[in-house]
Amino acid sequence: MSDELPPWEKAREEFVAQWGSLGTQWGINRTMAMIHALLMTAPEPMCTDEVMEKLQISRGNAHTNLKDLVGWNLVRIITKKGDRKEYFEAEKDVWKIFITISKERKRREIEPAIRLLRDCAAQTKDETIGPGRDFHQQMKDLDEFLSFGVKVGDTVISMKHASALQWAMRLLS
Amino acid sequence: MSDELPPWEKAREEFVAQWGSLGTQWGINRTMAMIHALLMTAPEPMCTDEVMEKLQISRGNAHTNLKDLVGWNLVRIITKKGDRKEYFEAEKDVWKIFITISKERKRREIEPAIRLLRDCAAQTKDETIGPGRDFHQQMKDLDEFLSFGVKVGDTVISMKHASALQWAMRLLS
DNA sequence: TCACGTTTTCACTAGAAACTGAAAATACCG
DNA sequence: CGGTATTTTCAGTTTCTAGTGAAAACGTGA
Repeated sequence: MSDELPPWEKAREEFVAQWGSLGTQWGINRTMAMIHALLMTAPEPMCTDEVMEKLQISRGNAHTNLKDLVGWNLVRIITKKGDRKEYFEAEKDVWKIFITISKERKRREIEPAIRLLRDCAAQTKDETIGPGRDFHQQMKDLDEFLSFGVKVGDTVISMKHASALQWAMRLLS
Repeated sequence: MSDELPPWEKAREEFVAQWGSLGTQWGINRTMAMIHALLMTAPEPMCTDEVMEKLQISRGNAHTNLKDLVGWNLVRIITKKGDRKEYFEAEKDVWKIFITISKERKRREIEPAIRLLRDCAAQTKDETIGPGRDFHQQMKDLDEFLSFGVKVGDTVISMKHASALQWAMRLLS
């Protein structure tokens, strides 16, 4: 029924399936992770129907997850002239993927946490003794740590891959 | 019915609740995140019943999540002499929390990914042209990036807080 | 404007994950 | 031992998330 797969496609299918499982552990949904894996290893941009076909998923599912990936800036939409379908292409450069994910996670996960910590610290700034003071201090410690992490992160993601590499090498030596 | 809460407990309750929501975005379950928040801000170790009471959750739920937190090395069990209940105490030092979480995530999330990438690369090591070669290269790139990241991470988490801070400051300046 | 190819939405369903409460197991004490 | 305090397990239930498929909306070219 189906043609024989080239050998590398075999490995690719394993990669896609397993990356999907790994994704769930990261709190990313399986389909999104699989689509991302599929596109990262696609020789050419793919359209919705191709993705549906390869992963055996519904149009709605394919559509939503493709658009979510676009929202994460991990995938971009390509249009071909004389064809009104949308094609999707993933960023393949590892360093760029890393930067993109870091930025998004900072925005979605770290910054809200920092806001919460500052809010809680502010509410208890007058506590000067006992458990109230300890709580205040704990909020400040967490805030300081995360904020500092963000600063370091910002510096790293503003670097070119080569500079970051060089800097990291220095740490290791 | 209930006594007035000290003002700092008000902030604490907000912290616990919100940390729970944030946790879900991280892919951590709400209850676990809330218990962790509760214990991180607890003046004294707490027993299961206190946790149940504070968070209004069942014994089973409290129990499983407390034990999971112990499994993550974020919480330890304390026993008091003359009392056969178990009490739970969270690590409060931010740097130690960071190291603990980093180690666990490396083990649970990064290392399996690296194994997958190596496997897929190995399967395609003979591909020398076209899409097969590109796939192989992509696997190697991802592997190399993650492995390098692990190396850097290992170096950082082996540092004392002060040294890490000093090192990071140098980066920022 | 209509017809057609395509994208988007959404009510519904399936499946997974979290939670409950109570029974069973365990540990300790006299 | 027997009694009691505590922990652990787990079948059943609820809640949430992901996924489906078809209808609606959109957009373009004739």
